[in-house]
Amino acid sequence: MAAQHETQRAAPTKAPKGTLNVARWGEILQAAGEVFDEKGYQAARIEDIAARVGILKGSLYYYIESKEDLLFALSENAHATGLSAIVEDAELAAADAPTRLGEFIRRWMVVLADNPPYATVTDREVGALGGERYEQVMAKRNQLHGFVRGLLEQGIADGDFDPATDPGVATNSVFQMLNATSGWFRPTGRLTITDIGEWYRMFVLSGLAAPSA
Amino acid sequence: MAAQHETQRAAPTKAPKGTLNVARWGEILQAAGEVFDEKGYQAARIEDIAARVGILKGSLYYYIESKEDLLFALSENAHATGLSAIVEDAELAAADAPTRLGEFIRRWMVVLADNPPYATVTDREVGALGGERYEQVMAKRNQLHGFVRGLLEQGIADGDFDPATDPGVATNSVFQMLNATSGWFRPTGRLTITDIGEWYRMFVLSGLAAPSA
Amino acid sequence: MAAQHETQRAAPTKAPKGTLNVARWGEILQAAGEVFDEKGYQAARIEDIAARVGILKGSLYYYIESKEDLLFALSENAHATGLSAIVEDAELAAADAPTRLGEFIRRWMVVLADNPPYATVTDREVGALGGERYEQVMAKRNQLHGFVRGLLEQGIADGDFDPATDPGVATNSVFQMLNATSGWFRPTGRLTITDIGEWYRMFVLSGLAAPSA
Amino acid sequence: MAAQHETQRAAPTKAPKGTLNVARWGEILQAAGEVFDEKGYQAARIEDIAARVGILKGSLYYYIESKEDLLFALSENAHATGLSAIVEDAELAAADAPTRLGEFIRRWMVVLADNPPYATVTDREVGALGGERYEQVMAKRNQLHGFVRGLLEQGIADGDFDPATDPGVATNSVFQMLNATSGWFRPTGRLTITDIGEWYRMFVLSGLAAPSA
DNA sequence: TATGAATGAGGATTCATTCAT
DNA sequence: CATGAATGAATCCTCATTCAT
Repeated sequence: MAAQHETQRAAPTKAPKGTLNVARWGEILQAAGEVFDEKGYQAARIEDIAARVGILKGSLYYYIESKEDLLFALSENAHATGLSAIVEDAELAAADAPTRLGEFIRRWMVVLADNPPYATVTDREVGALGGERYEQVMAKRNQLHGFVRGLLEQGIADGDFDPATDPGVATNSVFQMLNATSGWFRPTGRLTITDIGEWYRMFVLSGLAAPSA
Repeated sequence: MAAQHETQRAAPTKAPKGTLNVARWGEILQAAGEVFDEKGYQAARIEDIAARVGILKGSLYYYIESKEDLLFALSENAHATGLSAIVEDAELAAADAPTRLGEFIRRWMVVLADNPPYATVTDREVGALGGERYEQVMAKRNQLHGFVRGLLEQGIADGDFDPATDPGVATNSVFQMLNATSGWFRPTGRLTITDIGEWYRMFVLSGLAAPSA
Repeated sequence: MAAQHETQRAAPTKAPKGTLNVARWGEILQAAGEVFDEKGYQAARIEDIAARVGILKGSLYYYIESKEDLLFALSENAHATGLSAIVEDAELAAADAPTRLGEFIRRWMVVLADNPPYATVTDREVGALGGERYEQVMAKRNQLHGFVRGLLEQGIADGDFDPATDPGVATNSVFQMLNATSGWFRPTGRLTITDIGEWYRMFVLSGLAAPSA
Repeated sequence: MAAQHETQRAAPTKAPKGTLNVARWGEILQAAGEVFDEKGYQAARIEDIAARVGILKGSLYYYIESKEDLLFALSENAHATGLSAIVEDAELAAADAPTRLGEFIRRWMVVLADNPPYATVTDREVGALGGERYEQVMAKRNQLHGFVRGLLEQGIADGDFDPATDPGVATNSVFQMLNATSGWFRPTGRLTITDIGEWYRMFVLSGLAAPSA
């Protein structure tokens, strides 16, 4: 049960060119995430990102080869972190679907909290990635979705979840709902991300529960 | 009881300039909606939209003053249609919160079905609208959210919904989930929009239901 | 001496196409003159002119073949009127240079008053006319300048004007000063165009006067 | 007495963006001035200006934010230089109006000679500047006009100038006449700018002189 | 005559990207 | 590593002009 919730910040996407100022690379990704989140990928200007880091736009090209690199690196990072949310220890893996789904929701919210620009950016802008990279990112995304979908199917099979549930629809709905949080959440409010996650867990589990006996 | 579900297509945003070819204006909005939906507002090119209508990009400016006009008109239209989903007859208005919310969900899905590019575009790209227009659109959006939030508060007060529910969080979640449908729904699948709407209704109502005795 | 000051509005430039609504053609030139005056030829839009006449821009092309036609017609009209200011009766033609120049200044101011948009537009924007038309307009302009220059040369030869005067420089200066009036004159002020013209006459004649005995 | 006539080229309008190639900025202003002068502000194409500098049109935007910036910078520069013509030493400031006006005319011609595109462009195209900038430039222009107008009023009060003179009209006339010089002056002619300036001085002073005793 | 609608050739502006220093 | 400067392709928007009705 004692799952380790602390999502250790995944190793930053490998440094692009020669000797790399790793810290700088981190700052850049951070900045890119913020700007993409605020303005959307297309509307974000390389210049904005550079400015937020405190360098000139030309200098950014020491670290990247194209704007898309930033989006891709961000996605990779985010998914790497995200996938850590589906790692289960033996005990959890043996539990029933509602328990496992509930636990996943808890962990996912931690991922979101640690990775502010994640969902919004990555999920919304994947389309901007070129062919191969698009596939690569979608593959990871499908791993995540597949995990949840599997839980749903298990739950339905076990009689824990309403058999009227379409696993695909439900998977999409859950991710959409959870990920959208960063779109409106303000840390200054009354509720913490954890509170909200707890509510999501209740809501989803009640919503899916078999109509009862 | 027989609420009229058919969302009558709201009067299209009035043609901007002098005497206008109304039909053409409709085609243009349709095209704009599609292109914005596919590529996102920023990445969409005026030329794409014009081409889809079968005219040249310059000609589009006979109907609009700027690209933003299209996004705005689309939002206005969509919200006009959307607001028709919150009109209730006396009987419905007198019903309990779960009934009213369930009915709203049903109607909202009809709106979504009738208005393909709605949610995605309008909800995702509002930020691209300039000051005043942004406010105008947000005001309508807030009306919608306010309606749902009101239902949630009523339901909580009446003991129909789980008191642990935060109305704001739940409102966002419901809209997010419903609206996201157009992002992944394919009419060729096994389920119809109506089927999905029905499931949403069940899911949301069960999810919100008071823990009960 | 009894020169006829009333500049009869010169016969409007010949009607372009078939049967012509002469009155309309007049309105159009009037409107064009105003708009060109206010915004400059390049910045003036055909649409602005049409709007001022109360028709649509497309309709203007029933009367013209190109925007330049308007500038040209305006110039021709203005110069036709302008040339009437150099017609002298026998008595005046026999007078001395100061008298004749003074009289010209008086008449020119009447031309300006009757022909508001004249000087500014025509003089400032001739360059926008294409080759042949440019020559045509410049020819008329040179007639006018030549007349004044002739007076100056006569005055110098007769010992009435300061021999240090360069006739070319002085001619330019006089026209520039007089024509610029429409750029700042406001009919609501204390002085009338006639008052100003009278001052110009004094100023120019004193300025040119031979250093005296 | 020994007023320094050499108008020291006023510090060029500060380079807009960050660290800039100041020399390049000078070339650009020079080019802009020429092109605006030749074609007029509206008709001038950014491309023309860039080409004259030897760079591509896009590159110009490294130095400016909009075409208007060029007109504005030009106006500011010109007026800064222009205002240097109204600085008087103690001796001059104590002299009578005709002396001071004469001296101003001399200096103004030097300004014109040093600043080819000045009067024409700035004076003719101010209208193209947007609100705030328009005001700013007009304020400087009014300073200049105010200085001359003050001299005229002083001269009239002292009995040096014809009391029939309207200071406003005369101020306009003088500036118009002087500034128009660059419109027709060709350095290849018989007269130098200084010669012409000298004639202007005589002409204006004689023209304004009190009708004598 | 007038109009609504469309055309298409510009022209201004933006911005990712390159590169010599 | 970083910068200043330049590039050039894209894209929005403008507007004189055309033309069928």
